[in-house]
Amino acid sequence: MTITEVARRSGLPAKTIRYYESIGLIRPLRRPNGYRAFRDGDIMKLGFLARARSLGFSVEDCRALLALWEDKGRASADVKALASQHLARIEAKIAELESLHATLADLVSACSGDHRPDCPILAGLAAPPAGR
Amino acid sequence: MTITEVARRSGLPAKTIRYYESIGLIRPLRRPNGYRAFRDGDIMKLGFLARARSLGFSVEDCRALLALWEDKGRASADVKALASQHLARIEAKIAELESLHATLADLVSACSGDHRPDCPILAGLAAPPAGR
DNA sequence: AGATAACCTTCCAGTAGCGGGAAGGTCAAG
DNA sequence: CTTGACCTTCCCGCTACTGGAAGGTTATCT
Repeated sequence: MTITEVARRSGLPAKTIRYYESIGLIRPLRRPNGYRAFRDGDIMKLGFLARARSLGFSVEDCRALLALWEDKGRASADVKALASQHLARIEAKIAELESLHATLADLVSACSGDHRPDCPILAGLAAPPAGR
Repeated sequence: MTITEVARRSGLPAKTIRYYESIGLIRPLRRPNGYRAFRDGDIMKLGFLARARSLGFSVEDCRALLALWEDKGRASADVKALASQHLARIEAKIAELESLHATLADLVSACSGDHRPDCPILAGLAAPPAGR
């Protein structure tokens, strides 16, 4: 199985697959000519990585998740702990973005958006954040 | 005004202030000994930058906003356009994170999180995203 | 005068997670 | 035997800084 074929199947760019090998997430075999030879197990891992990454896990979290996946003696508590921490980070990020959104939406709605220079958005940025 | 003093007033680390100078956002004067000499205008700009960055604007957006702020002949429409685009990016990001959150929360709540190896989280990552 | 500490300077390297592109080897088809 | 489509490694670039090394300047203390 060549890298292009694996890229098509896993949905990951070939560049990303090479990168994952370079940081030790996968270890595909090599053909005599130096080309990578992927086995089914590699493809499963790459699919796992693609899905974990698409859920926003960091590459290091993915490494840990992959190790747990391979470890038949794992405790599901360890997986849940990783996922819960990530969930908490997502919640914090959403809260942060919603706060930005509220402030910015106020400023935008207050701006007439015409040819004149007066602008509440710039005024808001120019002034120290007043109590509200 | 030394950089440490400006850092204290603007809330930005000295490192960041040097970085902003290096990319041309500010141009503080220099004393004969080579030390930066900040004027009130520099401090205002840095405060502006700190607030714009804290609202999540990219540094390049900040450069454009700063230019508009300095341009007394600006059209507020230009400012509003920048801010609206940023608002849209924030909304898209929130939607993306909420989608991740929903999926991940489902998986986490389905996991018993004990000493046993069975884990719906890993199962969800191992399997292709089923239709739902 | 000398020492010490607290400033200041520049420059280099590293972070996350790749993407772009150069330079070069390999292989199947025509 | 050449073309073209693969494959390889390697290095730079991206964002927005942060840390740290190496070294100059200034004020204070003895």
